[in-house]
Amino acid sequence: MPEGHTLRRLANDLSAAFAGGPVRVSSPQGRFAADAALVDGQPMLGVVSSGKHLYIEFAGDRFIHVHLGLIGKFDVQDGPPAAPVGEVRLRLQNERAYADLRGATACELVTGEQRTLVLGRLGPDPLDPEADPARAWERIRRSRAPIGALVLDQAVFAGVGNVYRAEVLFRHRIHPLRPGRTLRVGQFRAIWEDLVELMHEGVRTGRIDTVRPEHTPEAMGRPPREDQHGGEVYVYRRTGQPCLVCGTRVRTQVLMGRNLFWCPRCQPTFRSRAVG
DNA sequence: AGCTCATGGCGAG
DNA sequence: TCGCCCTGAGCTG
Repeated sequence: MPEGHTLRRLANDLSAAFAGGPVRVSSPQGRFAADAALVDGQPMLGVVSSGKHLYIEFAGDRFIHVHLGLIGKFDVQDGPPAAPVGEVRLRLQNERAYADLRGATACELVTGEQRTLVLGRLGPDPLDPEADPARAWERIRRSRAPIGALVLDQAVFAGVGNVYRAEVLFRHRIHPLRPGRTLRVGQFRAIWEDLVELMHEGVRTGRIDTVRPEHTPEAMGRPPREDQHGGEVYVYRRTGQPCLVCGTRVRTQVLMGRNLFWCPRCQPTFRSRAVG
């Protein structure tokens, strides 16, 4: 779940439910209890996401910094709170709604200065209208690292996760192991613009759909798929299954501890393209 | 009951 | 590059 679009939706939902009024802040599980007490009952000023980070602002230069990591969840629900289920590290509640945080990598009370420090390490976020993609290009054009590693690097693109990485490289027919410096600027621009569009759609729909209408199983005259993980995707977690475009088996490889997925035919290597 | 895996990131070596 | 942290779901026995 948690790539940049998820955090942006969360910021919107939390803001709609709680911002502008006093909020009860607690830690049923206990780990955040001491910090929760410091903002409990205070007015929430706003909620902002940047990349995969979420900041809930209270008066007095206090921010709750949340990072969901791989497995974190933050559920926002209407109505009176139910008894906490499982390890609820943070609960927000007012008279209309409540929100439970579980499994997050980070849940901490920080100052605006600490927040600025974290945000300063992030690359441009495709969901940020003010973002400057040239910063990402400067990194990519001079790097020998695989483009697959660069796209996932939060200092290059903030908010892109493993699903968007696999899918955007497929959509632009770029092999994930190609060195960043072998990309042309036109390819980079196309990737950036595509991420902007895909991630905004993710914010609207709450899922990651990347398959173009002409490539849906129906349009291609194939049987409907049953191997989905929430959204319609080309290669993410489709190892060994036929590519939606050419039918070649999707490949996978672990790179820096994360699974890469690509179609060897639609995404030829730089070398084979240069030779062939 | 115990294992494995997951859309992430950190620090040690 | 590895191991570890966070939690829960979906297996296997």
